[in-house]
Amino acid sequence: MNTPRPVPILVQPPIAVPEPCGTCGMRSISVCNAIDDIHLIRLAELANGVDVQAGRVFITEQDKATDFFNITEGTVRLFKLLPDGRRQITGFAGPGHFLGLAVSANYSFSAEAITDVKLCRFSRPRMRQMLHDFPALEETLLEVASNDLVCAQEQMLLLGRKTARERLASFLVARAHDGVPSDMPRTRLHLAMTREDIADYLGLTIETVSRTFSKLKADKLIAIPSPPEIILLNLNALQAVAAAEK
Amino acid sequence: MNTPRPVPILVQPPIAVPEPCGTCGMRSISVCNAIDDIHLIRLAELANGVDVQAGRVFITEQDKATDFFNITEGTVRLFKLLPDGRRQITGFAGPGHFLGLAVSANYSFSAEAITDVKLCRFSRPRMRQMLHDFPALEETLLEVASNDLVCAQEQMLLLGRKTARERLASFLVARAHDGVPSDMPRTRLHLAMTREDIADYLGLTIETVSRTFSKLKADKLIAIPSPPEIILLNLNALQAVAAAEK
DNA sequence: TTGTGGCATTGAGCCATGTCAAGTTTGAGT
DNA sequence: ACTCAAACTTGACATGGCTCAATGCCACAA
Repeated sequence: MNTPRPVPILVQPPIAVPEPCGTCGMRSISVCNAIDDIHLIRLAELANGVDVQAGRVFITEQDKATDFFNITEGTVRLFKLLPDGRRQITGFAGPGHFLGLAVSANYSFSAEAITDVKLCRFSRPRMRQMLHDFPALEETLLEVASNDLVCAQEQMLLLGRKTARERLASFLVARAHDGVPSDMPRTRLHLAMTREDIADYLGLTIETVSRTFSKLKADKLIAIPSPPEIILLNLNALQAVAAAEK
Repeated sequence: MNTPRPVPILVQPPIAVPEPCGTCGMRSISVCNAIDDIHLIRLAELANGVDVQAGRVFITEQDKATDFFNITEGTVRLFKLLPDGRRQITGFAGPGHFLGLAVSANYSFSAEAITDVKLCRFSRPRMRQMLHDFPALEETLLEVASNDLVCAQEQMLLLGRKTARERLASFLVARAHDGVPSDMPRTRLHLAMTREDIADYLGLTIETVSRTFSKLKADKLIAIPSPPEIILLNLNALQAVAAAEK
């Protein structure tokens, strides 16, 4: 099932910050950054490193919400299903993303690894205690939740009111800015997700996604050397389309 | 880094809880409930009762986010606009709703009173201080944000994947459960919002909303004595349609 | 080299929803 | 009671995106 990382040692406390949190390269961009070095050992006790194979569902909607997750490597799709199989992807999550906020006792969405994924798992009850003891952590989580909420509202605008072309442009622009400084957007994308994922994220069908990519290509806004590679030839124009300007 | 818990007061606590928060009928269902009676005076100092006329926009997207709001009376629409006027309503907010969570320094949505509205306004910087001093308040806010997030994800599923009929059914079922104990859903609705609001909330046009209402009426799932009055004749069937069962 | 299976692309036709255009109902004001 | 404007409903038609189906493009295994 899961593969625990090295567990805190039994003898002398380590000189530096304890494993695994102390050396976690993702700490600087994750919620864990809210915790001081001196208290990091408490976090490390809670943290449970897990590897998830590509294609594995590790959060299932309606299941008891037992854990929080923090992604350290790979990409994940978050989604909801209708009984007949229609799927809405509510977001993609990469390194640094925090998952598992839920009001009720059960998860309200599913999560599936797109690539092989490494993540940190925290038991919810123990995490709650941490939140209680470290208001700064709670504050960070509130920021994360607020941020997710803003993204969700933006996505509602996209799903409710934008055309297929505008949706694709919005998607590409968002990917260009994802995880890089905002003044240095990417111009070459390696999409981890398939056309079907994109379709289910944008409320379209595979065919419409494919056709719309072809149109953007014909309009010289993008180039597709070979999927999943996409080059943004004119980011400004794409941004204009995404924002529905003109 | 981390914050001491609430500081004891300097003088004798007042006999009763101070105005206006002490007598606020909405306190029991709002975030303010996270604050003890004895500290409520600090909240009252921050709170600023405001009346907003129907039709008034009191939060404008992109404006500097100076305040938080807590609605005590009336109904509000929250929305985002595209440059050409296309509108997506991201939610309706009634008594007890908390508004203004934002990541950036600016609001990411607009808010407009549908009916005459009474609300409590809190300055953001001073509210931040309160959050710092009262972790319980921060916790409550995190719950609010998580809850909003769950709703937003549900709405993405609706906007991305549901048919017009399923959207309307979902909307009606949600209104039936809004603000009442979950085992006692309403069966008679007084909708505060117009067909246009409903359309902009569900990602449809007025005409489709109207036609779909008519079909639901023909199918004996609802009755419309006269808008904005709607009677839910068969809530179970509506729920089945909303969930896309069968 | 030749399958084989998973994606992705493209075409043809259709349909749910949008658009445009009348009408109808409602309610507030006089 | 009448008027007017705003909200709602309904019909006829248009269309963007969906469905169904064929084809193309790899990577990989035998």
